[in-house]
Amino acid sequence: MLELAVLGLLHEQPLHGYALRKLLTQRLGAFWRVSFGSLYPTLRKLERAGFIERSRVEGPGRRRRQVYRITDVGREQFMALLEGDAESLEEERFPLRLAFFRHLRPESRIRVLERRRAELVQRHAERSAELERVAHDPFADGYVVSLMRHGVARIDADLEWLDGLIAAERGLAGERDAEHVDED
Amino acid sequence: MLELAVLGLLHEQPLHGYALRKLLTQRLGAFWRVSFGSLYPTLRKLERAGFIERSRVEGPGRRRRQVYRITDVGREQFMALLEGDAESLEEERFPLRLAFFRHLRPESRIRVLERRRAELVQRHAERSAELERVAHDPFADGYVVSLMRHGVARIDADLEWLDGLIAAERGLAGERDAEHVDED
DNA sequence: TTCGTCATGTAATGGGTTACATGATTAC
DNA sequence: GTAATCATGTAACCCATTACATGACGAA
Repeated sequence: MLELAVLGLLHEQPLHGYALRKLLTQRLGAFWRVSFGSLYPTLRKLERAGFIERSRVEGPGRRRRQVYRITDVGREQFMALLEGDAESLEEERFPLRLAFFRHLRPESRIRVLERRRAELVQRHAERSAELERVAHDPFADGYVVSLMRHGVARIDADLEWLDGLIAAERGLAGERDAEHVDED
Repeated sequence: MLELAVLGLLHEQPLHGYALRKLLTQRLGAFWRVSFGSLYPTLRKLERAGFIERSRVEGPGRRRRQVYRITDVGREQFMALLEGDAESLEEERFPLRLAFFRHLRPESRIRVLERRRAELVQRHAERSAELERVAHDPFADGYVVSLMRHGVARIDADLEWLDGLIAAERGLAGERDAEHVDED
């Protein structure tokens, strides 16, 4: 989780911890927030693992800032995490993946999107079936029904959004194919 | 989290672990799922704390089922957790609260809903400001923008839903007041 | 000079998960 | 008789959080 996020940002530029958290909150704040209590230990861990390097930089004025940059091994690890098949926690990890999607190869992108879509479709079926059952029960609790209905609606919205992403991605793929045809 | 969920279900009827998980998945499956690995230890913990009681029941045919029922102390604890002010993890805890909302006093309900609303409004402001910034940046990553836009849309939908709940709740309160007027 | 933000860190704890083990019961 | 589901449980781990401590810097 944090590992992917940190490697992803450092993949783009060297940063220190505080800035890392700020950027993360900006990009993913609606889905996820990180605390310093987990960020700093994670940076140490990644450094020990050789995925990132530290270089103390005393900026003019500012105090001891620990600036980290990603290593080659780190880049490999990042790509592996980004693609990572059949992972759990997909619910929380998916937005994170998307935030670094541009670093993924186009084929992988579609695969990740389709995998996520299948998950949502399945969950949608389960939840609507359950909702159907409960909604027709005259003794059912109104709050629970409302909660379930909202849950299904959220999955609907997620699916619609996903479909947009997939269509756009296929559009790009189509353009690339067209270019190849031109080259023939 | 789990503690509130378990006490909430046992508040309604005695249950064994396996059934507990099933019910929980039915009601909250779109927002949350529990594993047995956390459920069973939690039951033990609650038993030791005196919030629930175990009564081995060998149903005809079925094997050792550990049926639990809530105690009076447990009911008190449940109400305290359900109301719980200024708590963190509200993001995940809110759907859980709503699932047991009917057990809450009407005044508390409105307070909980309004508290949640204030949170969402604040987050919405933060996220849309950030989106605004990024959306006008020609160098911004399309995936990130899409992600942020979807994040804001989700908060919008949550707010709309919440407002419906609050309106309904005020409607109920209004009816109660009207009744009081009639009684005068 | 005091407040807000920048900046890093640790200790204790929370609240779960996965994987594994075991075994009974039911339906085909 | 065998597969699916019911049913309970443990051990090892994961990934974070909160609370706290420290301290520099810039702006009012």
